[in-house]
Amino acid sequence: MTNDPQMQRRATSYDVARQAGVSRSAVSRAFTPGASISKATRAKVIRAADALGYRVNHLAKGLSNRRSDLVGLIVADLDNPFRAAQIDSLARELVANGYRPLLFPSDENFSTAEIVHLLLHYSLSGVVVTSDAPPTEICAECVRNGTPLVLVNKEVDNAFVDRVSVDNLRGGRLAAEALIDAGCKDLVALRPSRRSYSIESRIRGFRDGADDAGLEVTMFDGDLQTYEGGQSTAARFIERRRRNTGVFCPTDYMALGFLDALVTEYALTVPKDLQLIGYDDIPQSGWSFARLTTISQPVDQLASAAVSLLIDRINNPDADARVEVVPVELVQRDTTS
Amino acid sequence: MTNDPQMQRRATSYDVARQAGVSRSAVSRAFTPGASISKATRAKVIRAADALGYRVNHLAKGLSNRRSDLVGLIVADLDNPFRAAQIDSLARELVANGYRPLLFPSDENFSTAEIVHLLLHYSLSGVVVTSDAPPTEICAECVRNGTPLVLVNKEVDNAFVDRVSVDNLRGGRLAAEALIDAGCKDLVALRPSRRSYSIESRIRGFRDGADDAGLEVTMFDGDLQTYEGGQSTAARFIERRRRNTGVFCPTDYMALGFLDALVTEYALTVPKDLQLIGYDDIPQSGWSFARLTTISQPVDQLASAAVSLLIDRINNPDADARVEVVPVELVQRDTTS
DNA sequence: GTGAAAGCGCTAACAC
DNA sequence: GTGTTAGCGCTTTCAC
Repeated sequence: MTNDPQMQRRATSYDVARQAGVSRSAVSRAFTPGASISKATRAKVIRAADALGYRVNHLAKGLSNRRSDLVGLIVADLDNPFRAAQIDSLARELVANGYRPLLFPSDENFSTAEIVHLLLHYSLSGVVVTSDAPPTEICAECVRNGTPLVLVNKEVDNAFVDRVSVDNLRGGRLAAEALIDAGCKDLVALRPSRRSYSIESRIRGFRDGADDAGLEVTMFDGDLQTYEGGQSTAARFIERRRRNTGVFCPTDYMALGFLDALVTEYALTVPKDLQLIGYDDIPQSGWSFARLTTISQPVDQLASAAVSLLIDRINNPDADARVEVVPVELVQRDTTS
Repeated sequence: MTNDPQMQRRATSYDVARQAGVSRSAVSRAFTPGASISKATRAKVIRAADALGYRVNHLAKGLSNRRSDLVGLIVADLDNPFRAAQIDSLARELVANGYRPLLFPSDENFSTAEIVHLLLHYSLSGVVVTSDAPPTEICAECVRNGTPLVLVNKEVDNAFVDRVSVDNLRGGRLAAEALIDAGCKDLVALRPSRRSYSIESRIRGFRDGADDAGLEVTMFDGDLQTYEGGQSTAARFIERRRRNTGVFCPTDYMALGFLDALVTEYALTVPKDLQLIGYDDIPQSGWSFARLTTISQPVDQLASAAVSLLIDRINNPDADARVEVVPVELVQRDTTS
């Protein structure tokens, strides 16, 4: 019973082994489910460990096992409630599967590429990217490094990386059909200034749907993909008054700003003066002031698909890359009739 | 130039040393800013490292240094935009200071206490808690374990733990003063069912403010501290019609549900029929439909204070615990006159 | 300035 | 079942 007054150090497996009168391997085995160790020894070890306040150091364990349970989680635009929900869901799913999410917000000053670079120093089990798709070279770097990488909702042409995505094309098409069913003859798609592959796909789907009904789609250049962007777009849009207009906005966050400005500041009545449909189904879209019709993305399904893709990749590093597509659904509310 | 076809392993400092014709220590020094190494050697090492795609393994480095740069970040209610902003800010601040945030969402099934327990296995540099305050024993466990702990916006009676908090008392008082200035004679405070120390403080501050003006405060039991909770509270509140009523709701998230229901479903006019003030200043409070007067918490200041508290603790483990209080501010919008 | 050697805390063969 | 030995990848005295 060494009792140094200075002894601040955490107890190690060595300390426990001494205390319990066994070897360090015994200690290790005591904490490894399914290891071959007698009940008696395990009990002795556990007792000593408790007394010493010992807990296995997972980082050291990882070093020894050549595998950490850390997963990088790269995210942008956390102010968008959709991203917040997505991160929440991903983090939970990772934790539920024994992984520890390392959160990295990306932005203009700190690009996804730089972050991936950083992360490669941590011998991670994997990386999940929900922000901008990293450039091809970065993806290649991960592969070269042997770090599993999963892209969420990023359709890039890096055919060699796993990704999971919502069915954007179909979502866009659903939006078009909903507006057409509601009697719209004049179809408009808002195109935010900062685009992405998934925004483009949604719009493409929308056009496809319109095409099939023999309708044209007018493109209207929107501003930022945020509430404020929606608002300022509305200010410009207001000049363009037509009858039976149906607007598709590829992000709820932006759609809400658009709607709010239209109703509150320009006194339009929705769906009478104009019909509107969004995408994402963020919580705010269900709020009374909005009741926005939208296309819902199943955030939880997206997350669990992403994590299972990651796990598969970890277990089978050399398998071919897969693309998982999760379904979307129309949520009919009051901005369409 | 060993060229095993199977060689999937990441290059180690050993490989680099061999390649560069130096020792492993030289490699280590080459990557340690300010280490004593000649320019020539460093150059040789860097070249070899680049060729091999070598990157120092920070986890191993941490093991050797007995310090990881990992910080646990425990958060609840990420659906509340305030929490999302808080996490975003904290994560950025941590990363900016060279730490890596390990994100753990807490909820009913996975309590803050359990998570702290989990985290203690990772020899973290520290833990930041923004969810419920962990029980005293857990805090004590951290201290015993030598893991720095910072509580954000949690005023608990654990005098021995560092914490940073917004000036809730003053915020509540500001709210009362604003309503009184706006002519309210009938003051009401909504008290959400799931309370917390900081909610209580806000309400206490509100009462103090009312007291000073010689006014009573009527307590109204609210439902959940969410948008939906606010909505359902409104449904019950609607029966209680008085003149010149001013309502204080200690969370914007809830206040917005309350307001939205009042206006959209019960056709009240704000601030004519009733004045309302919230707390947090989440982005949605500035949206046109709401224009909610509120008390703003400086999220970034909160985050940087938390991180600097953490860093101080890391550098000086035996210092006395500190409490940092950041100021609040009234944001006057359209729900008060 | 540089290398040898010991060690961070743990696990995984391998013998017994 | 259990202990011994040899690492995991890195840093850091300590001599030179």
